[in-house]
Amino acid sequence: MLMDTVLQGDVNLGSAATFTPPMRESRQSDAGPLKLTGHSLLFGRNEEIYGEGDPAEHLYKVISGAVRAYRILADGRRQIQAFHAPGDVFGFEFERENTHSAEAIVKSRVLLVRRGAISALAERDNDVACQLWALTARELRRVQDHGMLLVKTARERVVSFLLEMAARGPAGQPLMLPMSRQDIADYLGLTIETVSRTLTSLESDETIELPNSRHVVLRDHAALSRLSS
Amino acid sequence: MLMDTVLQGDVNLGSAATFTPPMRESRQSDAGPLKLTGHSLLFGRNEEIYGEGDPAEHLYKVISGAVRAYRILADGRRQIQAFHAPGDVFGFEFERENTHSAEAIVKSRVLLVRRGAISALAERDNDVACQLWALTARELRRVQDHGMLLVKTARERVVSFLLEMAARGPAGQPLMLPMSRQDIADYLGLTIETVSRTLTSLESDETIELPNSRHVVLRDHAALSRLSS
DNA sequence: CGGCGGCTTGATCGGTCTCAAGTACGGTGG
DNA sequence: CCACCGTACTTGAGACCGATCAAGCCGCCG
Repeated sequence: MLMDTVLQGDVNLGSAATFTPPMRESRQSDAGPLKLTGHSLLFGRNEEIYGEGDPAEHLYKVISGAVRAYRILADGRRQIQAFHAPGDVFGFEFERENTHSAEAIVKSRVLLVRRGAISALAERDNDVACQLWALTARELRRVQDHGMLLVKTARERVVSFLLEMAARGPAGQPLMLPMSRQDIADYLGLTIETVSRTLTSLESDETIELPNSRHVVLRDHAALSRLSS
Repeated sequence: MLMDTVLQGDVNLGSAATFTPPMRESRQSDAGPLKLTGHSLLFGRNEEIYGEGDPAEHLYKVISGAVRAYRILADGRRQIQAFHAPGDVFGFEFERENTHSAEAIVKSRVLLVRRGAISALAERDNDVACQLWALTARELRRVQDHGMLLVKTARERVVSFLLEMAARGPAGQPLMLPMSRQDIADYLGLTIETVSRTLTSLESDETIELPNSRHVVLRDHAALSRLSS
């Protein structure tokens, strides 16, 4: 698909791709010559990729590593809106300025694509416009799901988070969490202590195992599904 | 703009319209002949417009009245994701089936547009595809803002809700709330009692006035802005 | 006037936060 | 290899906010 070419690699539209009729199977014909691939940059641990209020000039794609997107409330509270894994496209912004910030959680390679280039392409090529629509729709769905998390109990939120992370990586093997407890807490709208206590409690239930603080083994999937609400 | 014609009336893209280059000023040329306007239906108070799991066949626009969009968790808890006012387009769904339900809060007239017709149009006309993108992006922004609400204190949530509702209607005059306390509670992730108590408390602070349960006068905007976070 | 649904108010309970120590881990230098 | 340090994580005790349970009240409509 054209979009894939634009962003150098597969974008994995998931089920979003199944809806829109306009998404015909690969129409590479006019994709080759355009060569709109951006350049990739390496960001260190906790390095800012873009800040709230900056002019929104790019679309981003995680090549490797992990990224957090967040907003800071007036009194300093931080709300993490998303964790992005390799393959994820992020930085959808339809204001002139970013409405949130993004940072590398660990050393990460990120592809930057100029917004202007994409818009120009979308104007010309219908498939691109539809891909952008589909990607945005996918993000919308993700944010809606995240909103559902925030009305649950602490235990439900933590379990939902574990299942969400597990669904991304390969099944079976220990789940590796690149982010800190503070990151998890700010993603779930809890405190670091509550996250920690809840994980410990799940371990003593023998629902999960915690070989160390950054790894989790999901032992009882049935129980987890039940606990996620 | 073409999209406007499709949805019979203005869509009010707001600031979203300012970003995308593809959105040229009105290009009505090929809009006239297509005549893809849907038909409008009247829904009674609490009547379902569509349900979670139904095939997603339409896009909707509120002509008059008010609509709530929500999901029900496994144990019966209801999370209201959005209140839609006249002029709002809703029902963005990119799965084959609806991921949430929608009901009329009060007697409402809603325009239904067949999804297939829109997709066909988007495939042919670039402006339409970009409009769909912009509308989806706008909804994304709204849902992100709603997510921010859910990590605040009860008082902050209620105040934010009032300011959000006030921003829609005409300024100055009393704010009319079509939805029940239960609806507000489920939108804010609180209980009906907490919403009620918080409103009463704001009234005794002389920050708002409550002439009756469905009307609110915002008396001290400065205090409200301060309290909203 | 009676009844019912929606809203308010009160009393108590409990989950999560807050504040405060303690502990494990990774890195650095001796 | 070990001692030391700083950072991140865990654990504990107590306070507090919002939920829960339970009456009452108001407004609307028969």
